[in-house]
Amino acid sequence: MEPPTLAPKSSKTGGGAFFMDKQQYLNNLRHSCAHLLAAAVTELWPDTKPTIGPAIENGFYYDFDFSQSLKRALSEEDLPIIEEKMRQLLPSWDHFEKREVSPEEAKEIFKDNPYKLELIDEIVAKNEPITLYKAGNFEDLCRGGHAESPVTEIGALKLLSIAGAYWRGSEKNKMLTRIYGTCFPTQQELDNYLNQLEEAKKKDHRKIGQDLGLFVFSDLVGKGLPLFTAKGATVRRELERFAVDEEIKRGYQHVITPPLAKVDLYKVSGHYPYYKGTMYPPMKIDEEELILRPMTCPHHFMLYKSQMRSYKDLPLKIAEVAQQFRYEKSGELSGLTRVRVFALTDSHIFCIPNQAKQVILEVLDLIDFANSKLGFVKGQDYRYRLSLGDRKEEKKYYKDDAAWDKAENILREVLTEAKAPFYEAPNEAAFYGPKIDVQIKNVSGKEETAFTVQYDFVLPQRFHLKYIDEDGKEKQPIVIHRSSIGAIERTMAFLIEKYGGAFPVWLSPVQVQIIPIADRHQDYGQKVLEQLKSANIKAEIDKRQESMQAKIRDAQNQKIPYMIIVGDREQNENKIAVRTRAGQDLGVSSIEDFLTRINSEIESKA
RNA sequence: GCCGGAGUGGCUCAGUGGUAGAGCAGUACUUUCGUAAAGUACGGGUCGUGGGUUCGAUUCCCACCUCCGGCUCCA
Repeated sequence: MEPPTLAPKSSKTGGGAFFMDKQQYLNNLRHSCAHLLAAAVTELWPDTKPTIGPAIENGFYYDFDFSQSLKRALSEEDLPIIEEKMRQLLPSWDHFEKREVSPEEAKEIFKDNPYKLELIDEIVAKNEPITLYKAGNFEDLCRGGHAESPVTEIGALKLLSIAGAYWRGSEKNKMLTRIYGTCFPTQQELDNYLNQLEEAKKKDHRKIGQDLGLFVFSDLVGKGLPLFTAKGATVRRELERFAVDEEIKRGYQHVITPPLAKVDLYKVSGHYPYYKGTMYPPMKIDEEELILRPMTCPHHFMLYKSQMRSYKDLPLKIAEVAQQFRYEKSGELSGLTRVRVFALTDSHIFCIPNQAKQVILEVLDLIDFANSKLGFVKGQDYRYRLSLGDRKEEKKYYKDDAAWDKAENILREVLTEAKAPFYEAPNEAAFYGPKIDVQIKNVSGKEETAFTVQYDFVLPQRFHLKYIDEDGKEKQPIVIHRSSIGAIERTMAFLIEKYGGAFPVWLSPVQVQIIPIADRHQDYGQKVLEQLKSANIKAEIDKRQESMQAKIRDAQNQKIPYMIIVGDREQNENKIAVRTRAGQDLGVSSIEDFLTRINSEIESKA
């Protein structure tokens, strides 16, 4: 897909020719299209209240209140009708006309639209001018940013879907009807984009997970609770082994703590009030109240406290592949990306405050190393987000402005020093401190937090964590919460989509499929199988009464990296014929040579 | 949780107010094959669950469950 290399020159600004960047050009085009959508909708159903309609990454949306105009819900079947209306109106949209009005005029114009009135009040409060833009017969409250000439520039448009969305994004507000759409300068570009969406669907981890038999869900077990098959569990186990082995190499102490605990533990930690909504309710047993743990921090703190710690012991890195339980709202669940039980490669690093920077640098190095082994490319597949607190949100964040400033600066410095590309996100921190999030893009370009590094100056206080310093006095450590490869389930989802199910050999649940050509080759195939298995290769043999071609096809569809074909020739020479899932015929070799090849591939995690 | 859409054999899907069909997969037999689908036959579904309307419901109505697209939230 090739967007226009240069945006058209402005001909009406009078300021001479200027060039916009491509994205800005598309944004203007799409924002214009959002106006067009609102025009079409209000023409079809006059009492509809338009609210806001911005351009977004790959298109635009507009939120409407249909409660006064449509006596039914808007449905997908209405989209072609609206689209048709948009196309009818477009020819009369040769330019946008801007005018500035007084608050009184604006309120008069939009007197029937409470949403616009609310926006007007906000603009007035900010002391900004109130501008209206008109194209065709439709005038809307808008701060600008349109195509010069919609009719000549919008070459192709499409409405994509309908969704609910809360007014101003707050679930306390009324739910509006959102219509998503996109537009491009040419039909070709629109078609390419739609194709891209189709391709992304094929790589969806939920589809591939089913096709390759990696995991399933069961209504009876419950939603958000994936069941991993032997194959899926194999992928998972390899990921866990990788994380644990690497962490142990880097000086982490791997521990095991129970997945449930007394509610009191979370009351002491202070998690309870913040996370109550996402915790499973307490189980009463005898005189105790237990909950399934939504996080591991306090368990690790108890291990820390189980003995006296010296400054010489710090930094102390306690790690665990820890199963955690969170009662996510049902509508938020999605495949392996959002589940209700997950295993986090979790760790808590107890350190002296002045060690924090070094500790975090080392954590970032671990994350970069792990990502490179998993195949995630920095800047392409993932980027860093510095998630900050908001001093004004006193309910959301622990109150200690000076500590927040200090912590945020440390994280910012570390990211700068590590030359890690990052952006800052206000109001995304944990309640106990700011954090660095590793944001990974999934196959449809949607970003999710994959791993995090959090700076915590609150919980050590709550738990009275101590160490004995050089001077013999008790002091308080700080804690760095971090995850190396995140929640195994979510990371698996990213990997499935990244590789489209064709995992690198080390992660493949079946690395080699042995294909005997005829029944008489099965014994020899079995011998080869046993040899591979005893060398720890994950191999299977296809003994079905199918043609070799059919077996190859099935192995190929299962994305098995290597197929070993054995027939008369191989049997007589005690060799194997190797084929890759890329369709490459590697010819005949000895089993030993093949083992050397595959083992080095597994070893290097290539 | 909220708004909208959907749920038919293991999978992909067709279909109807008169108790269901195809392809793939499975099983059996025939075939024994040289790098992406051999042939024949057979078995398999209380049409998501529970109510209701009806002489009769998979089909119409209601509730619930699950999934999908969003919103909110998040590892």
